[in-house]
Amino acid sequence: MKRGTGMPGSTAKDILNIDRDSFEPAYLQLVRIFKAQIASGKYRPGAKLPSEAVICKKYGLSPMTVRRAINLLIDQGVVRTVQGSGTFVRGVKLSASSFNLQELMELIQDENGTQVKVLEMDIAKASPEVAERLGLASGDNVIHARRLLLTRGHPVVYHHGHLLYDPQRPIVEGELDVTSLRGLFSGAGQTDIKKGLMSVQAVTLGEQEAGLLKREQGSPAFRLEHTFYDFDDRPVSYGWFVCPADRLLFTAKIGHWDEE
Amino acid sequence: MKRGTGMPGSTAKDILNIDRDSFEPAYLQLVRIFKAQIASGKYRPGAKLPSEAVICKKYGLSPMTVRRAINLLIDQGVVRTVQGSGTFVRGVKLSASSFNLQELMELIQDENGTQVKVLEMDIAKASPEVAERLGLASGDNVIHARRLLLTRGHPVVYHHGHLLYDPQRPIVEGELDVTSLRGLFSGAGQTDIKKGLMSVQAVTLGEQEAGLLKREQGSPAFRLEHTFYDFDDRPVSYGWFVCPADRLLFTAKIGHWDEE
DNA sequence: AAGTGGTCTAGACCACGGC
DNA sequence: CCGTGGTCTAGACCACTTA
Repeated sequence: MKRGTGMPGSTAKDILNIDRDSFEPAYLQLVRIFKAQIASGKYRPGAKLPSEAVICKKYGLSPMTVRRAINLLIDQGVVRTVQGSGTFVRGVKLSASSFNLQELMELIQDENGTQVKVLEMDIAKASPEVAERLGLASGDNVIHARRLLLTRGHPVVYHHGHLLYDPQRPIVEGELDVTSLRGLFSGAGQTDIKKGLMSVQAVTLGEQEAGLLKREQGSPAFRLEHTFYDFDDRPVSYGWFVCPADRLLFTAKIGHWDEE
Repeated sequence: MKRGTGMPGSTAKDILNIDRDSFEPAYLQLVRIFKAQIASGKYRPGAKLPSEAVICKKYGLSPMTVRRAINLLIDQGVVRTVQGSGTFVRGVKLSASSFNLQELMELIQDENGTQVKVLEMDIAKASPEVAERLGLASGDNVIHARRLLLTRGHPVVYHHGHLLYDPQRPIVEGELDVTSLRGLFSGAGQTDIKKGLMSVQAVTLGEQEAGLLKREQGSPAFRLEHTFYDFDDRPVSYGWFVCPADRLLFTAKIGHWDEE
C-alpha cells in the first residue's frame, strides 16, 4: 500500500480521485483536483468549496492533509478562506501578475554561444552618484566594469557595474567574468551576498549604448538596475543591465489555468 | 494557556524562542526566527540548518509544526532541502526576482483624483490582428475602447482595448468604465473571466500616444499587453496599457531581508 | 448551538544519503 | 546502518460566523 510504480487496480487515469499508489503525494493530487474543477467551471469565482470535514470524508484523508492542500491553493492565489464561513474561489485580479527574469536568464544562459566581451575593467574614483549608492565618500576607489554579452556573435545585454574596492576583502568573487553573471542568475556559490534590490525601467538607448548593442539610437530598451548588499548590510555592488526591447519581454499568467 | 493578548511571564521580546501565548502561530514564529538568524549571518548561504528532529526538541514542537515552517521557508526561496541530507540556506539568485504590478495599481487606485476620460467607445469591425487575438473572423464586430487615465489632471495611463461583441452574452461587464479597471486590479466581482495572459514590453511613444500622455514623441514607456479568457477558454478581451517610463518602475527584493 | 476554518500533537512509515 | 527529509493519520482544542 505504498507509493511506487503506478496504478494497480484502479482505472487508468482516474482524475477527481486520490490514487494512494501514485508517486504524487495525496495533498498535491487534491490541489490538482480542485484546480481542475475550478478551471472546468464547476466552481466559479466566488463559489464556496466543500467544507474541510466534507472533503476529508469524501476522499478519505485526514484533516491535516486536506488543510495542506488548501494552504497551497491559498498561496497560489486560487482560493481565499474566511474563518467560520468557508473557502471561496478567487476572481482574477490584475495586480496578482508576477513577472520574473526567466527570459533574461535564458538569454544569458544560452550555453551554445554566450560570450562576454569586457569593454572596461579597472579601479577608478567613484562618481558622486556611485559613491552615494555604495555608501562611500566621493572619490573613493571602486572597481569599474563595463561588459557586453553576446549570443552567437550578436550583442544582447550591456552591463555597467561598480564594485566596492576593499583591499581587505577578497573581491566579491564572481562579479568579474562570465561565470559571475551565470552564478548570480543561477544561484550557485554566492556566500558573500546577503540581499539585493532590483528595479526595471523603460529607457531609450543613448548614443554609446546604441552603438554597442547595434541598435538605432533612441530605440526602446529595458534597464535593470541592481544593488547588492553583504552580510553587514553594506552595499557592495551597484550597476545596471541594458537589454534592447526586441530581445526581451516579461510575461505572466493570471487566473485559473488548467496546466502550468 | 491559549493565544490571546501577549506575553504573560516571559521577558518582553524573547526573539529566538517560541511564545506559546502569542497571537502569532508557532510555525510563523519559527519562520521568523530562522529568517532572522540567516539575516544576522548565523547561517550563511550553503550552511546546514539543524535537523528537524533537533528543532522539535529545541523548541518543544511536533514534527508537523516544524515541517510546516520549513515548507514556508522553501516556498519563500530561503532554504533548500535535500532528502536524506539536510536543509540548507540558499544563495542569492537573480532569476528569483519577481516583479508585480503593485506600482501600476497604486497609480490607478489613487482614490484622491483618478478619473477616466473615454476617448472612444464603439462597435467596430475587428482588424486582422485583433481578430486573430480574439479568435474571430476578420471583420467581425468588436467593442473598441480607448481611454485615458488621469490622476489630478495629469495623464498617466493610456488604455486601448478590444472586447468580444456578442449580443448573446451580457457584456463582460466592468470593462466599460472606471470601476472596471479598478475591479480588475483589485479582484472584486469578476465571475466571467477565468484567466489572463500579460506581457510587459519597453516601447517608445508614437505621435498619437505622446500627444495624449503629454510627453515627447519617442520617449520611453512601458506597454502592458493583456488577453483575457472566459470559462470556455475563448479570448474575450485584448488590449494594452501604455504608461510613460517616468511614472512607473518595477521593483523587487531578492535574498535575505530582515523585515518585509 | 452548530458549522466552519486554524493550529497543533505524537506518533507512524517511507525514501534517500552518507558513513 | 543510522540520520535525514517527506508524507500521513486521527484526533484535539480554539476562534470565528451564521442562524
